[in-house]
Amino acid sequence: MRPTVHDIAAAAGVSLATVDRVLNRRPGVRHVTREKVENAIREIGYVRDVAAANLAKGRTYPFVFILPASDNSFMHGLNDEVRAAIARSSVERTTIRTLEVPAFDPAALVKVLNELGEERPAGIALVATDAPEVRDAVDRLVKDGIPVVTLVSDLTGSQRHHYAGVDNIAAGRTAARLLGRFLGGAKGEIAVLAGSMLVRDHRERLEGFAAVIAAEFPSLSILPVIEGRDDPETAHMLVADALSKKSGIIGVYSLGAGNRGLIRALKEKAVDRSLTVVAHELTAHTRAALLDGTIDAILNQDAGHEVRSAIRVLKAKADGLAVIDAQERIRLDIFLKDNLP
Amino acid sequence: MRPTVHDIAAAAGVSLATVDRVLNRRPGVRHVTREKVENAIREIGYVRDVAAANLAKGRTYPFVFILPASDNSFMHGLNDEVRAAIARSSVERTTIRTLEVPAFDPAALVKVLNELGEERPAGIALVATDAPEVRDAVDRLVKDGIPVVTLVSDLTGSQRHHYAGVDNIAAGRTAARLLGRFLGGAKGEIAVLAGSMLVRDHRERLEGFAAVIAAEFPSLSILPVIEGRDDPETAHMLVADALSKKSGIIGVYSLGAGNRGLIRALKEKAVDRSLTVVAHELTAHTRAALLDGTIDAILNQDAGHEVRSAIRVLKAKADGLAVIDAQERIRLDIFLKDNLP
DNA sequence: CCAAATCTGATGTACGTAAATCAAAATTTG
DNA sequence: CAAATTTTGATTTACGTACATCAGATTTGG
Repeated sequence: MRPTVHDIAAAAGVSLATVDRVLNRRPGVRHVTREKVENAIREIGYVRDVAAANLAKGRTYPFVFILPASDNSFMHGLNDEVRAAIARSSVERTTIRTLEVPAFDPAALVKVLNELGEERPAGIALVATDAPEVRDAVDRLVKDGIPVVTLVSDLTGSQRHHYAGVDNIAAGRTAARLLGRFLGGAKGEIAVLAGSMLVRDHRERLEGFAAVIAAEFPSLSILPVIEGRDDPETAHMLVADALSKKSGIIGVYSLGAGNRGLIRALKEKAVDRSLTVVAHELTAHTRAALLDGTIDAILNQDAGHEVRSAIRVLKAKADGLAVIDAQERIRLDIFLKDNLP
Repeated sequence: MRPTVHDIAAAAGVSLATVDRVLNRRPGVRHVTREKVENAIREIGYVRDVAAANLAKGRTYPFVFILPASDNSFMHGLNDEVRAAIARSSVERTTIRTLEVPAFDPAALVKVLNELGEERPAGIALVATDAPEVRDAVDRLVKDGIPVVTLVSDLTGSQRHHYAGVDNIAAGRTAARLLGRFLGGAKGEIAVLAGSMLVRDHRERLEGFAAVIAAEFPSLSILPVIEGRDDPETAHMLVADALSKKSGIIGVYSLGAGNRGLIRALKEKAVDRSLTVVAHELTAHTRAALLDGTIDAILNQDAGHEVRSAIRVLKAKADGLAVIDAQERIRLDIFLKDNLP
């Protein structure tokens, strides 16, 4: 049987009330007594029964999710997953609120973060725009003792407690190797479609991609990055234009969102050419394109996993508990037409 | 606030004791009264607070994991993960026991399963050997109300509550496409190394693999399957032999365990040849081989996820609760040298 | 219609922890 | 050394559920 507060009291030779004062950092305990209790806790290996504690406290975890107001399938999916988590909130003792902020807008994000500093929720998850002022705002929250996790895109050099997202450098490198191997030594140009170089995940994907292409596939050259702002219309226009002008393109890497536009451009301009295409994010559109052969591979991050992981980590941090690292590592999913879920 | 038993009592116009009798299927409630209570439960959307219930019951979940006594890295890893789960047992209110049975031995498995029928644990997870007598034994347990999940390898046609493992047909298909695309239209033979055609996961992988090769990569032909019994020594001998005799081999698909032997054979016999190799299960050996270029891609199932998922599902089934399906789908991991964890 | 059987209500205890109150003991201060 | 202050102990209630007991009410069978 696992030890209880009573066992601590017996082991330390103090009363239950004192144990409670130590456990819950209440005042009125002499230093020596506190140490006696803490030693006893360590020796008998007491671990607070979180379920019982939450029951007694009537605790709920008020969490806030800050999401960018982007009109693309991936962000819609992320939104859906947060909503699904909200639907489970009574069972999970969470109270989740979502806040929408303009995409790629550090100032707006900072404003929201500062307001949350006053409100003091039990935890904050945010899709970070990678800027120094955002990092500073996050660091202030962390210093104030509010658990913060970044979601999907991380924040350079910040003190955030956790990042619930994939390793984007590895994602870019993987995309490069898939494209390179699928092209099997052919010579030509690769078009790269990104959302914005202002978000860290896109920058990192490009970095990893370029590194592997340069080092291991010298017959391939990367064209200047097309920035589609994760917007299908913009992406369509820019990609269609590139395909018309450059006849040397034999491969495409789409590392952002807004793939609807890309796919349309490919179907219009490249029916005759056999392009090899690797794209990010599994959506209804990319799934269809993978199945019909327009796209050859999709790299994906599971938004549901990311949201659930963020919640688990926020809870653990709020309770000062450890997390199972392997469980919280968000994996890069690689989908070919054969292993679609 | 979520509704409690008191709210049910008030809504149904009965006493707490009666609500309790209905909720816990205790006798002594007239049919009409029971219906009144059940309607109230439905109307106010009551969900039992499992944490409080377990606290009151002092409940722990006695689970049994049945694992094959195989000496390969994958099964060792699976064992480690079960042990890690055992280490968490006090926190998770589980009491997990593992039983080792000889691999590929339906009779031994049936014997153990029948004994467990007497013992009536709160749940059983097993790596199934796919045989009718095993299926019957499992079905008996299920009929007796004991939650059963298959782990890693499924059981054809059985009533098991859940399968915590990957879709092996999809895995085989994916392997075929990777191999086919990486070979880029070259003509030649593919060697296939399996453990045993007696386990369903291996059969299914082969089936998926063969289907895609036949349909989409006609320039490749599959050699008769080599059965290495998931044993490194056997695998080494058989593969080395095949590589010596067949000069037309340009690719290898290793769909079972025992890859240590395969890798050794490749390093001895194929230094001069540029074979394309796809293998299953990420272990220390396959990881090193992927990094040094001996293997081109590894398909993996995360044993930790499988074990944790099995436990979550068993708990849910024991409590008669629903599971989050998306969370319990075990994904096929594809590793290139760039996205290793 | 009455006794027996069945059903229902009222109540209390328990699980492990949180939180509060009040009394008692120990320590510090003047 | 006494008074003031701090520390500690003892006790109670609560969270939501499980489970047991006993009394009272209702239904059923003869």
